[in-house]
Amino acid sequence: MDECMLTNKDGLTEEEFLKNYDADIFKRPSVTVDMLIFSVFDEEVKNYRKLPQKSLKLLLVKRKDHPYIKQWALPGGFVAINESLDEAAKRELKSETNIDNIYMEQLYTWGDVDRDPRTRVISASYMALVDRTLLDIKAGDDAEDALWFDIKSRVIEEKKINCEKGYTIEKVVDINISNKEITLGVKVKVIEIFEGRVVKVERDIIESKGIAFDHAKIIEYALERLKNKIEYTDIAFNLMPELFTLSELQQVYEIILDKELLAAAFRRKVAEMVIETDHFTKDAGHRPSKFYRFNPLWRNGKDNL
Amino acid sequence: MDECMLTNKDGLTEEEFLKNYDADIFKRPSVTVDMLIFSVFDEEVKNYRKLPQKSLKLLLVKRKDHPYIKQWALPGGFVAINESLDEAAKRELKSETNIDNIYMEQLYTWGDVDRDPRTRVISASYMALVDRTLLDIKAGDDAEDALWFDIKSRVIEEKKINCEKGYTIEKVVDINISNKEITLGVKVKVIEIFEGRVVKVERDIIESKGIAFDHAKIIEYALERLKNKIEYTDIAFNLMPELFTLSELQQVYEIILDKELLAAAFRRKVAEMVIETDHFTKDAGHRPSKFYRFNPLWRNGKDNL
DNA sequence: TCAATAGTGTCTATTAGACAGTATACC
DNA sequence: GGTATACTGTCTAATAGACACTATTGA
Repeated sequence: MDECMLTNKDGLTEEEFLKNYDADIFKRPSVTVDMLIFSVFDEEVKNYRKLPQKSLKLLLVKRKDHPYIKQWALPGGFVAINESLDEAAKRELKSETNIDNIYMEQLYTWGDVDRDPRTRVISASYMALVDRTLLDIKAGDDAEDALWFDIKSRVIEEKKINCEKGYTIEKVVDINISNKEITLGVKVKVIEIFEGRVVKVERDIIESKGIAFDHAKIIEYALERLKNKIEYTDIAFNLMPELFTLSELQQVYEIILDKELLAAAFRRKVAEMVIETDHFTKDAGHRPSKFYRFNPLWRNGKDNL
Repeated sequence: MDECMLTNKDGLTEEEFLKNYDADIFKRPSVTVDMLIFSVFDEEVKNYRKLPQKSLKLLLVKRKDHPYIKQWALPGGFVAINESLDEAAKRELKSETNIDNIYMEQLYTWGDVDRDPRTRVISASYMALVDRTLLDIKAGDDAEDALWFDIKSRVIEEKKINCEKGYTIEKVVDINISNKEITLGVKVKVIEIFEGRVVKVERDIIESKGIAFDHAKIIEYALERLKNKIEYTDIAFNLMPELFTLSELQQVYEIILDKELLAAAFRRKVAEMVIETDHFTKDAGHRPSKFYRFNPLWRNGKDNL
């Protein structure tokens, strides 16, 4: 029997059912996407011998309307009724950076009831990583309303509370978001509850100076994910230009992981992921460094194929 | 200046703006949660000496109405306008299993335009892991419309396609979903595209006999996540009863990872996560096995505290 | 006694951390 | 020459895989 001929308790076939379906019996939330667009820039150097320091950047836009007018928010917007979540995310990415086809992944979907004072908004967050050399100079530079901010997170407080069923770890994460003129301050309390086997994580915003909505939470979450994933995937290469030195690559790992790495071990770790070239840095004031490129085939050893 | 006194381009304060805000200028999608509720049951034994085999179970509900009437779907439902995503997921979990406070995590949010023939539906999927001994016998057993299915996935085809920019790996994953009476068949093609540095993953349903909507995709995704997370977290313990033997624990790892493990290495790996007790299995037809319980403090070595 | 599982000891291969030591440009 | 970075060699500690070996029960 053809399955579309099945009838339901009201005796309707699927075709009849769909014709009569009232999509508005439930009040619907709005759905948005929020983009976390990260890149890495070089800082200026004072000492001709020193390497330029790298810094992790996040793109934020200044809100022109209520709510949170004149505060800074993650770029994003409403998902249209006829586009998929991924399409909406790609559209936002393109409109902010003018680049297609860069690394992007869905992070988490934020669904608290009172996230937005206008109306109920559920927001899917996506993280994108961009090589600075692909960036249109225009994007976020002359446009007053979209700017790249330095971003640095640090755990400033950490405590453990034992109770009968298990224990709880509370961390206060301070995130410094700044550029030459503007400094935004964010503190997020991350509470991990271990009750027997059940683990829950909660995030509460303690301070959110200049950051709109609950975006402080989302930024904290994204930084944690980035830290995790850089350890066991190759996503860091999405932040690198076509040619890079291993020292530069190491610097990118270091600013994201927020700790110093030993060069010997680092080089061993990334050896298979890169291909050496014949090019070297020059005018460096010290020994030149070999340029490498990403080896797209490095996973071959890991695959079953 | 108080920030709520700022005015926008129309000269409105935040209060005035919110009063006039029309939440319906954009057509809104519906939002649902879909629950992947996993558990592990013992199979029956024929040989008195043999240990009962474990099998991974997934709870599915039979659809009573169009669309996909009489097919099997993940339990779930619409998110009410005044409840958060997590609350909706907990509510569904409670209504299906009658248990609170079990392990639950958000997996992924599915946002394709044509996921549901009725209307645009975006669905956040959550995975929950339940110890069988906590399960109400009622839930999913006498209720004809909610049943536990054995679930087993296997890669039945794997190929690699090289192109100039990189390569693509296509896997066909066959998922067998069955119980004593019913066998549902699912095949999902997972396409991983490596183009330079950019990685994309696509999932296409090749076959979905008896499974409603795009739930075949979601199930495949969840099984992969479960496989990954069991290796580097302690989520497996959420599937274990209060007291268990290390052999049982190993079996659970084996059915989820779908490969055999060596006892010596496995015991080393979990040694810190368990606490031994004075109790032993009996009437086993072979050497008795010590019971262990979960050690909620095992992470202490790993924490900074 | 023996079938089947429980549990341990140890050898090996691999990997990450530590750190000393060598190399090489430019001012 | 001196400074700052580039790069390598090797010792060590920690960990995972392999596998042989011993232990213990009920029928």
